[in-house]
Amino acid sequence: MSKSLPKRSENYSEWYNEIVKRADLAENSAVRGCMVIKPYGYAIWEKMQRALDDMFKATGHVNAYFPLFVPKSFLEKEEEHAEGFAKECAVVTHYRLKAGPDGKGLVVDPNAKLEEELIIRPTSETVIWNTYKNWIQSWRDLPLLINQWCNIVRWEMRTRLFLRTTEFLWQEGHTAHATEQEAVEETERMLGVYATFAEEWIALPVIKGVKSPNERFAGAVETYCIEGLMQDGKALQCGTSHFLGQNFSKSFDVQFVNKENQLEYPWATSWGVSTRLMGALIMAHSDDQGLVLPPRLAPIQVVIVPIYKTPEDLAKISEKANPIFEELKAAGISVKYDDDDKQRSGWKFAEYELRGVPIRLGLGLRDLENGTVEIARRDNLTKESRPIDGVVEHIKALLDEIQANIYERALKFREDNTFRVDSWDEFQAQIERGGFISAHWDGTAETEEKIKDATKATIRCIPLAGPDENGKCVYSGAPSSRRVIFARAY
RNA sequence: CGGGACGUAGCGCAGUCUGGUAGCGCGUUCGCUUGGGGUGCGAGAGGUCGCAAGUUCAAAUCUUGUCGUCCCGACCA
Repeated sequence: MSKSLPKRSENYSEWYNEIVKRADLAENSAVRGCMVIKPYGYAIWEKMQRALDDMFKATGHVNAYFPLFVPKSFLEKEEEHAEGFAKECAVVTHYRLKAGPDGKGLVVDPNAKLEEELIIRPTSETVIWNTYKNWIQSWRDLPLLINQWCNIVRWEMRTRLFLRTTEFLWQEGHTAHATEQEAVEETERMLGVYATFAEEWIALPVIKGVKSPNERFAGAVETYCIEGLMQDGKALQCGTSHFLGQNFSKSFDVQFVNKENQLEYPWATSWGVSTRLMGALIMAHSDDQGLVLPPRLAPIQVVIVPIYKTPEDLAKISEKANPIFEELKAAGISVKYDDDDKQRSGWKFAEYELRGVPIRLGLGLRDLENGTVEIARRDNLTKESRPIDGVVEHIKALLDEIQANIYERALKFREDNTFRVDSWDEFQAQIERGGFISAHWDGTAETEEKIKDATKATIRCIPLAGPDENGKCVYSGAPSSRRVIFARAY
């Protein structure tokens, strides 16, 4: 394994893959398109899960779990939904194997064919709404606010660690409401939760918006999304929140009696974020030295590395390091004291940088004499010596500063790479250089399709915040009242 | 399913055109050395060259077949 990473600016894909691999986040498994998330990567995912779960609970949701298998007949019930997912489903057709004809290996037992095929869930609207039929009778049962954490399978042609794998981990919220307005509010509320999570935890600024009809979730009336800009100028959809109208309640014949004693179909939402957020995290902040983690998601926030020659020196350093370690721990900071003798300190410096640890404390004999400690920041790679006294308070503040700093840096990057474009020539030139393009669109699927064919750019979203502004479609010249965000996307 | 590559040590690769002793880097093992940014030196272990058949005195190398993997496109959180 070579010692230096590929340069981010030279080969972004290779750089990304190397970081995933070298920072020990994940690897490809023997199973096609599937990923092994390694302990360090999973620790980050767990932190994301916990933060999100707290936010879901705070907005009144509870967790539950529904089956992995979806009977084919369920999937068929909502027509658009069925059509949208049909092409990427893994299907279970048998329930038994038997010894091969030559006595070796195993073959599928043809006598064990299932009467009805089972689909491995690509998403759970259908199983869940089939269940909700039994749970919803009266207006008193609403709203129903449920989330599940699970794995799902979508048989994609082309996979990429964290960004697109055949099996992935996610959460999916599925809610039912008595009124349309309440459901729309829920859809927007959860989009807001995602945006807050992206910005305050991942330190990634995102644009909130709605999808064009072309990009809408199969079976949704409206799809809201958050879109982030990665360092190579490509967009990444980081989360979606769907207003499902009454499509699923009607398809699954779920009705409730309202306060006026009349039967009504409830209004639905669903929303999800996945391990793709790990990809967003990596691509948003990391550099040629490796991963850069926002402190709030770092499994190790501070690492203490002793610098010494002899075991006696190490003992002396440990005497100073241990109280700092304990004090940091007591302050609720995740800290590691790496006195492992198997690696040299220089090696450790590089290793913890590769793994994105936000703060490194170096402690050597020189520091013991001076009563100081060396503090190295991962976000800007600066180092300074400080007195040991008061270092814990300083680190607490510094963690917040780093969190804020990488957000600001990502925000500046996005602002520097968002372009208002008003002509087709300019559009074609700019798309090659990457970034978000804010341009007028005539609102037709036809134009959207032509732009995609010509430039590979898609409409990432119609920003919620975007002001009304009269203009002409950048492609067709037809009138438009709103700018939308175009980009090439992952 | 269309287009293009590749299967040689744990990992990454050279060698194949022009057949002739199985190589390199990283990792790993041992010893010394070094220690405020991936130390340096030395020694060692590790491969029926994807599989099968053929040509040949001789095949990693040529021929045919076969299996597998990856990349680009369509699909997509």
